[in-house]
Amino acid sequence: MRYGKGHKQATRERIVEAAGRRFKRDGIDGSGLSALMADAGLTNGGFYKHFSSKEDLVASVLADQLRGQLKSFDDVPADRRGVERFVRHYLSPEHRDHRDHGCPSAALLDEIGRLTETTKEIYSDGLTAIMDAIAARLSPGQPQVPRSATLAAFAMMIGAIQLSRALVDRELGDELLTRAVTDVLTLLDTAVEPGPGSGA
Amino acid sequence: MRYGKGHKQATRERIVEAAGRRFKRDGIDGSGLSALMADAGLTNGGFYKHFSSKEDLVASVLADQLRGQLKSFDDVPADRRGVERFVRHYLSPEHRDHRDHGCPSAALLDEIGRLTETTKEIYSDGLTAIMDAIAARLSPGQPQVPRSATLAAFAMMIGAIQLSRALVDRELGDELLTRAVTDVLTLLDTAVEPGPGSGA
DNA sequence: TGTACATCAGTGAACGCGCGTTCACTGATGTAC
DNA sequence: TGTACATCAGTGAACGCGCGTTCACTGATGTAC
Repeated sequence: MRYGKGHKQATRERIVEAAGRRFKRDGIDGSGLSALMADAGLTNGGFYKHFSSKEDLVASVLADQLRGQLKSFDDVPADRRGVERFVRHYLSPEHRDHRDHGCPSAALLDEIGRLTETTKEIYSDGLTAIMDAIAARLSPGQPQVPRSATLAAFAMMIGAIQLSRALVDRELGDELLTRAVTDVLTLLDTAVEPGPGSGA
Repeated sequence: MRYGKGHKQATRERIVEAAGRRFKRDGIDGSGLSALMADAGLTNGGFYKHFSSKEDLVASVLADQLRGQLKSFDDVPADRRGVERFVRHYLSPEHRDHRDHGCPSAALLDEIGRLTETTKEIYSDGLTAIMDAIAARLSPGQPQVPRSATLAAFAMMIGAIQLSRALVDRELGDELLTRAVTDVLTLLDTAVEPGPGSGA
């Protein structure tokens, strides 16, 4: 072979990472394969040595992005404080302003909803793993916080980042992010220990 | 003139409505002008008699869609009950399953964040009007519910619909929608009348 | 140890296609006289 | 009232371009002997 044995795998990873950045910046439909191969320092023709189609790449990128997001919990305490750090970091102006290094769900979610069932399955699996990681950190014992509760909280986080990117009034966008931090943390805490208003 | 005087305006509205449906179904980048003119019963060449560019159409579509969403409050009581009806209708499986007749924000929000500042301004204005309509119905007197509060609630609604469209497990998607109804209504009620835990 | 060959990751031109946009043209109507 | 003309919404072919994909080729390396 022309290159050492780890070479092809390393190139593939380089393509997947470059594609992740470009997809999140310009959208999936908005990103051409030639441009994204150039980002990875390659020419367009080599693409099909690594992927069977663009949709195949999209699936690999989503899996990789969600794996990365899951791993970000390793840098943070494995308890409620870690979740709060994650939420505050997620709902920050820095995250809003750097979509190419940000959350794939915030950047791409409505496009993901239009992908094939097979690709959506890969997204679902990756997202579920993250929801479970959050739930485990919120309530170390049983009963586990239900997935619908962490999903609803994450829905607000995604929507808040997307809205803050679409609003031209940056001050209003900042206020929304601040408000969302409070609301998300309230909802997550309530989900762990239902308040007196609930039927618990 | 070849046609009566209201004709051109009527055709334009037909294009805007057809484009609204198609954008929400296939995305903005994913919708070709020829296809969307055919949806309106026209051929591609006539497009530039009505719009100066695709981006011009996008701006008109967003304004039209948000105007329509604002008008939907006319069909509903002008108080908290009306807001609750709106929330429950929004977070329904029917809305999730019919993106082409649904909320433009849920269908297009991450793409909107990538549009030009001019177009985002039109989106911002339309969205703000809807937020104000919700706030006015929640608290008929002063003090007004802050925009950040209605935006945060709407963020959850948007995120929940987008997530439920991306998840392959429909049961989990339904649970998320149900959970989101409760959470959104709780947050909105809390925003009107801050509970004893708040500094009010 | 030295030479001949097979491998295959990556190149870059080319494929057909649909994109956004332009343009010469059509033809039913309103207007002028 | 009847005829000649101007208007302009809509047609449909064409523009250059970039898309996703294919393919013949390159050339440095590992392997066979």
